[in-house]
This record gives sequence, structure tokens and C-alpha cells, in this order.
Amino acid sequence: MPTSTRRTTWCAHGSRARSEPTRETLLNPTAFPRQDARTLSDDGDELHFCSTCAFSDACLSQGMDKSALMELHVLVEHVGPIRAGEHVFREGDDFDAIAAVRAGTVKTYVVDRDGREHVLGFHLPGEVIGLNAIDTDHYPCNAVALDTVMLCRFSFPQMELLATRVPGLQRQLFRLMSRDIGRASQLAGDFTADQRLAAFLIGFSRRLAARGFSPHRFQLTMARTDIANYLRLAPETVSRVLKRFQVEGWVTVERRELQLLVPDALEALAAPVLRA
Amino acid sequence: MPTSTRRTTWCAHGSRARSEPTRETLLNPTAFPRQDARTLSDDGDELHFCSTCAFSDACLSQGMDKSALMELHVLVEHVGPIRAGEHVFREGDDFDAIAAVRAGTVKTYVVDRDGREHVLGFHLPGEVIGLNAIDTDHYPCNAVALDTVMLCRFSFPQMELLATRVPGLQRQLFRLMSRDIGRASQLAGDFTADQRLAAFLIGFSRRLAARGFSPHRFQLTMARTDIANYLRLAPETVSRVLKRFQVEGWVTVERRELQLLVPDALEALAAPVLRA
DNA sequence: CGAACACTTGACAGCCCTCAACGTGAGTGG
DNA sequence: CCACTCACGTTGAGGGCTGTCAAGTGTTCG
Repeated sequence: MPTSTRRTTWCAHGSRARSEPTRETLLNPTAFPRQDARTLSDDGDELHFCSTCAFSDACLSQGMDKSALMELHVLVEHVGPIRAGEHVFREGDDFDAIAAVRAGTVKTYVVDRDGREHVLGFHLPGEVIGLNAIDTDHYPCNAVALDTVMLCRFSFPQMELLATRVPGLQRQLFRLMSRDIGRASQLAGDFTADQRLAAFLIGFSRRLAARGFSPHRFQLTMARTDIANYLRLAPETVSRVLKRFQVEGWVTVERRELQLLVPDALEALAAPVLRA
Repeated sequence: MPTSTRRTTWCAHGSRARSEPTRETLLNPTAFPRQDARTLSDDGDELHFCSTCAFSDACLSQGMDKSALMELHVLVEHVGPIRAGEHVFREGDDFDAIAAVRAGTVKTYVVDRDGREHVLGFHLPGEVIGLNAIDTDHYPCNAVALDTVMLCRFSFPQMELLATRVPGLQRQLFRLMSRDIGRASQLAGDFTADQRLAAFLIGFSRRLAARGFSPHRFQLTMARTDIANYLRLAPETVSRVLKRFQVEGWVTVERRELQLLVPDALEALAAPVLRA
């Protein structure tokens, strides 16, 4: 019943923000101690937010003043941990918030009426989910945690309001959405299985690198089936192509542990997809 | 040279705005006379803009006050006519404006390094182009007129600025971009040629209907090759499937003139694609 | 230890792309 | 009015990529 109105399952089974701000705290942002920790796993409880956060660019580089920064900070609601298999939201839920992934991987997907699952995307730390729900006021897809996930939740009505006062935030939202448009269309092309998988691996590697993780050795947090449903291939094809890459000596694959030995070869394959 | 910085070709061969506002006019929005004409081919020289415009919803329904409406109106620069085959912008051009199609059809596409053309979308009257350029500050694709095109051009920096003062406009921009994300991902699925073409025809029909045109009988403004490159099919396949639809008695096709006889049959086929 | 699940590997078939040739309509110039 | 050109579209034959089906292996978890 996709048309029914129903409450979001946000944080349905996860614990709430580890230190839920009291109303007094909300009105007194200075209560948050300033820290300079910039580790990948920081919990965001400082003015500069999580260093991995998609909004940190907006905050730090766009000349956002301190008061605006604090206002954004007050909006944040820490959600999690959400365990693997638990849903962040489901298709048809009322849209009321977007979220930045703080840790873990979120998969967004839809199920068509034939029961086939279509994976829309995998969202890594620092990336934002929920932007495609703005148009219809309902989430048009499901979002599920692939491993243990921590989120920064932002009420969208409040975010919208703040964006009118903070041009840097508005601009960052525009950029994020614009980026999603491009990313969504890049896999729409008719590419071979090899090209698709190479593009997936290179894209994954680049996104990890952008957040400070190793681009050469990383873990695939999703099942082969998920990759297949994302790339519009059969799971068997994913398996076969990965094998072929391994035989070529371009990668090593051990369960979900992946190592890129010859990134250039994959880049060459992926070129038409990534820079189509 | 996709990395080179180069001026946009906006209105490269078309005539400029028919009544370019003077600086005084810009500062005196009341100089624009109010009109109530709401025809599909109105030229937008009134407060309510073209009735087909994607922003008219934002203006009229979101409670935008009169002064804000006038400010938006002042931003509009009428561009055209642009003749078939002329480009609105090209990949790599500096991004400085978005545009609403006022009349005609615009095709956006990219050419990969193998020389193959990938059509990203067809943009009908009332729809907006250029939103996917915000992220990189350069247009990531080409935009070409398929027939005689008229545009409403909006300087994006000015639009952004105005959006901070007019929440309704900001919201409309968010909605438009959110919609594009969804639309871009819906053809990413692995569907049969029949499903893709049915979805294309139904989608085209619906979009025309939304702007007041006949949903049952319309003209395909693009070549079979364009449709094929959009749906990731071979032109021959498009031809064959269209033929099959015609044999089934679902449509009549005469060159680019198309008539939907049994929309339900096509809807059924397209269902997995449109509401995947 | 057994069951469920994820993943791999193999055989086969089907959809659609490729290649090729032909038909058609619009525009041009004689 | 007609011949010509050219782009666009159609139709046919053949082959390749990848999906489907099936069986087997390895891993996790109860």
C-alpha cells in the first residue's frame, strides 16, 4: 500500500541519540564543548561535526559563521546504532528528514511488482540519504543498514528553514542533490558487465578514498546479490566477472575482502561509465 | 577538452530576450504590466509567467507574495527561438543558469569516449534543464533543440540568492531536483525492450497531459535513434517493438505521429518501470 | 552437527545487438 | 514535374553477451 500514510520507521529498533540534548541544551549551543578531534569515527559532538559528514564542507568552506554552524549543529539528531538488516525508512513512509551516514553502509532499494529488488545505491559515511523523497513528501524507496550504521538525522522542514538564512547550507543541499542526479544517470547506460563492475569498484574505491579510507584495500559490505541488483546483472555474472578480474591479476577477492592490484586496468574499463 | 573553461553557448544563435529589461526596469519590477492570459503559448511577459512553467506551481501555490513573484519575474531572460539542431549549452561550459523550456523539446546527452551518444532525457515545455550542473559548476552534458525551442533562462546565482528570501522558490527548486533524481534512476533497471518503450510512451503521454496537451495523440519530436539512445536499445529494436505494438493494435505510428489506442496495455507493460 | 545462506561453477537458451540491404520521405536543382 | 541526394526508418539473418536453471562448495549460526 504505497499510497497509505504511515509514520517513518526512523530508528525503529536503534537506540536514540547517545546524549539527547535537553531543551535547555538546544537553546544553549555553547554547552557543546569545542573539540578538534578529526578522526573518522568521531561522534560529531563538537562544532565541526563529523569530519566525514557531507555537510562539513558546507560548514567549513562556505564561510558559514559560527552562529549558523551552531544552529545546524542543534538540528542534528544522532541515530543508531542500527544493526544490519534493520530499516532506516521504508517506501511510502512520510518524509520528514534526511540523514548523513556517519558510520556503516546504507542500501536504498525498491521492490517492483514482480518482486524483483532494484538497488538504487549504497551510501557510505559522509553521504546523504532521503533527498529523493522531497518531491513527493514520501520516501520513494527503502533504506536498510548493511552493517552497523550510525546516522546524523536532520529534520528537513527545519533544515529548509535554516537554509534560507544560511546560503552556504542551501548551496550545499543544491550540490548534493545535483550530484545525485548525475550519479543516478551514470549507470543508466548500456554497458557490459565488465564495464559496470569495474565502474562499481573504482567508484567505491574513490568514495572511500574521499573519506580517508584506503582506496586499494577495502571490504565490500554488501552481498553479491546486492551488487548484482545494483548493476542490473545476475549474481552469477557478478561472480564470474570478479573471477575474471582476479584471473587477470587486477584484483584479489577473498569473500568480501577486496584488493585492487591494477587500478589502471579497471579505470580503463570503467572510463565510459564514469565519464560517460 | 572537458576540463577547459569556456563560455556557455547559451542562445548562441538565437535572438536575445525580446524585451531586455534595462537596469532601471530591473530595479522597478512594477514596470511589468499584470496580465491574466494563461494560454499554453503565452510568452511569459506577465506576472503569472507561462502557465506551462515549472516555476508557476511554486509561485502560485506556495503562497509567494507579489513582490517576490516580481523579483523572480525580473530574473527571467527569454531566449529563442532556437532552431532544431542548435545547442543550448555544451558539456564543459561554465554553469551559470538553469532554464525552463517554454516551447519545443530539448534533448540532453553525453558522448562517451567510444563516440556513442547517451541521451539523458527529453525536456518538454514546463520542464527545467541545467539542474545537474550545480554540483560541478560546469554543464555535465550537452543540450540541443530538437525543434524550435523557446526558453526562460534564470541566472542561477541570482536564483539562489532569491531562494534564500523566498522559501517557496527554494522548496520548488528542491522538489524539481528531487524529481530528477527519481526520474534518472527509473530507467536504470534491467527491463525488456517492450517494457522500456511502453514506459517511454506512457511517460511521454503523461507529461504532455500534465501540460494540457493531448495524451492520446501526439508527435514524437525526436528521431528513433534518439529514443534508442535514451532507452539503451538499438534503433532497430525500437523500430521492431513499435511495429509489434502496432500489430497488437495498441498504437498507430505514422512517421513520428503517434496515437495511443489501448493505453492500458502499455501501462500494464510499463508498470514495473514507472513504479519500480 | 545440521540447516540456511551466500557464493561459485557449468550448461544452455534467449533476447537483443550487429551487420547489411532495402524502402521512404523531404529537400534541392534542373 | 522529375531525378537526385541524403537522412531516417524498416526488415532480415546471424551471433554474442548475459540470464536462467541446476548442482556443488564453503561459511555462519542456531
